[in-house]
Amino acid sequence: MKEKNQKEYLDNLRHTCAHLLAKAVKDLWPGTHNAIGPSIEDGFYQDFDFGKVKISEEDLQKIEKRMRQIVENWKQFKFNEVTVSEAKKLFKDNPYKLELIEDFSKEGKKLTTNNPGDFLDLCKMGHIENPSKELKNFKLLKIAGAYWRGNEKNTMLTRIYGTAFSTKEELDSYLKMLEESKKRDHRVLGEKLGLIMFTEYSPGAPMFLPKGAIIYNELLKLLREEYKKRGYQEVITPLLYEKGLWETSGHWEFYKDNMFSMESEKRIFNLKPMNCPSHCLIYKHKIWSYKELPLRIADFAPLHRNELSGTLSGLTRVRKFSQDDSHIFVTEEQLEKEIENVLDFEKYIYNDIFKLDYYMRLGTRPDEFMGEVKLWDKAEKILAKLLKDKKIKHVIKEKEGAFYGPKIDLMVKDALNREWQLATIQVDFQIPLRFNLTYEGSDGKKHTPIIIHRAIMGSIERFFALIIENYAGKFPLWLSPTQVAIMTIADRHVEYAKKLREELEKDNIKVDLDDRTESIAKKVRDNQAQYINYLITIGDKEMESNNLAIRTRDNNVINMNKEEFIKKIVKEIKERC
RNA sequence: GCCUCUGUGGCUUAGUUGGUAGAGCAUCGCCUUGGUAAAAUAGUCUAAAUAGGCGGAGAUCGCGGGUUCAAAUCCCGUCAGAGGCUCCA
Repeated sequence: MKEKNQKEYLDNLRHTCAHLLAKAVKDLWPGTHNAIGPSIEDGFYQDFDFGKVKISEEDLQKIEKRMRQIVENWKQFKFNEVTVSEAKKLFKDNPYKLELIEDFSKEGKKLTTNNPGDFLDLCKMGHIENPSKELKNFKLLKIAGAYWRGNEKNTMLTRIYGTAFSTKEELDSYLKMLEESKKRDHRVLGEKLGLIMFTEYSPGAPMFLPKGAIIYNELLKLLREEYKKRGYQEVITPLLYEKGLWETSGHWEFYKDNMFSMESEKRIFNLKPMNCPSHCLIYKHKIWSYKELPLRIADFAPLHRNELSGTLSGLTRVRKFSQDDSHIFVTEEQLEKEIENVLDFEKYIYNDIFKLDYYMRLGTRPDEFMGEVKLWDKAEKILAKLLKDKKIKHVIKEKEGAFYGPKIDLMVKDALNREWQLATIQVDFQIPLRFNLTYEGSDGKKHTPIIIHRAIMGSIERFFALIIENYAGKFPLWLSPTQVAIMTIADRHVEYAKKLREELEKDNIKVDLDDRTESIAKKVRDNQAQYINYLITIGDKEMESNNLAIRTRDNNVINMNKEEFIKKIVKEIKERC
């Protein structure tokens, strides 16, 4: 309960701060209109229409200074209920407030104003009692554009983000945390560790450098091992398909703008944005009996989606990526068991292997949907029941399912606290009909299978980004692109070091040899900056004995028999710890 | 796509009212070395040095136009990136 009060207080504090921001901006740039200014997780924002004035991040300091002056005289907010015509008169200059007044009155909501002394605003309750005393620890953070009411057809407003805390210590530690998070950003670490790069000639298409490719392939290896255990069959499919396929699948109608397109011999081809049509073609290739289902087809084919340029971001939002995609063809009776299998698979990857924090989102039937309501209800019930039985942290997003069926998405936060969808399970009643897929039941009649679209990591690229950030670049041994670095003390040790490298490589251990003519101190520093798991120093002592001086990532220097060490790390790699 | 901002050797960056683009790291050569990184506070010892010394190479200042005697700097266009919005794995 106390926690809840604390949160409510912070919300009020931040919301009050948004009012303060609005007043300061209107003072500095008269004629500016303020739109809405809510508190959000970790802070608040306030939207403005600056008219022709352009402001930049440099102006934030000026605004902050003004805010500190104003707040000195702010007292408890005076709350007033007003009629529609009174409200319209009060805010006659502000088109955004007028629109809100119009809408609120239509919805039958009461109209209220609030005023801490010198700034009247259309607002309901939710402010702190003594702004001049309590509202001290705030900071403006960034400027962004935002459409009025979130609709891209509306005016683009200027949004100023900020945050506020009840104590200076909390504010400082939050700002420090932001700084630290930036260092964990996969785009920063990806560059520092030599994992990935981008080129302006192919925006949104990451290149995995040798070390990045090692990790990428380890992820695929893990998945393939699991596929074998869990009855998946991998296929390899084309990237380019003629327009006719997209007309059948419905993509031509609904997804055309997102597909890269090209012409050859007067036929139009598109790079596939999804694998489902490919897999439907594979399914249609023969006649199926109910005894052969579920059929689990897996595919790592690269996908291309022509996303809007402004949405691209590192590895988390790209134009070219691969999913650990699978389409599972099931009978209605098999649906529940199969979804349970997929949830268990997700648990294995997210909880047991990678230990990521996540929650799930169940999206239910939207207003515009295809298929029978009865089947929808049944599928939704199954999904909800499984989430509940398995005690999986989840929220229900009403009407946010796909038009072809309900879905469960798995959400993870990145270093900058942004949420990303990784795994997804989507039940599909629609595509099987469009492709006229069937199987023969025990009754000798044709039935339509249900397709489960599912991806465990989601896109490998995005998953990669999130584990870089989650491990802060310090990959566990099995995933590490360099597991051991051998450092020589003097040139006379190089020969021995090379032999040791060969020995380790025989056991598939990933080794770097650092035989530069630099001091050992410098080599330690350089190799540690690459977060290598084990650093081995080779000098006279090692050449004379059969022991190794090993520095671990937590800065312990230990001495160990060579064979013993090899045995130990081979075991660690195999067990993925 | 829209709004705001950014773009200078491989990386991090300095560049004032327009007047010959500087540095650190990395890299290359030579010399000298070598036993466990750095930062912060206090202190001790040692040393050539605790990220050794000297020297070298490396930049069409994102790209294309324009203004000007003269453009990294001003103007226009364009591309890419960042933070958001919309959209989405």
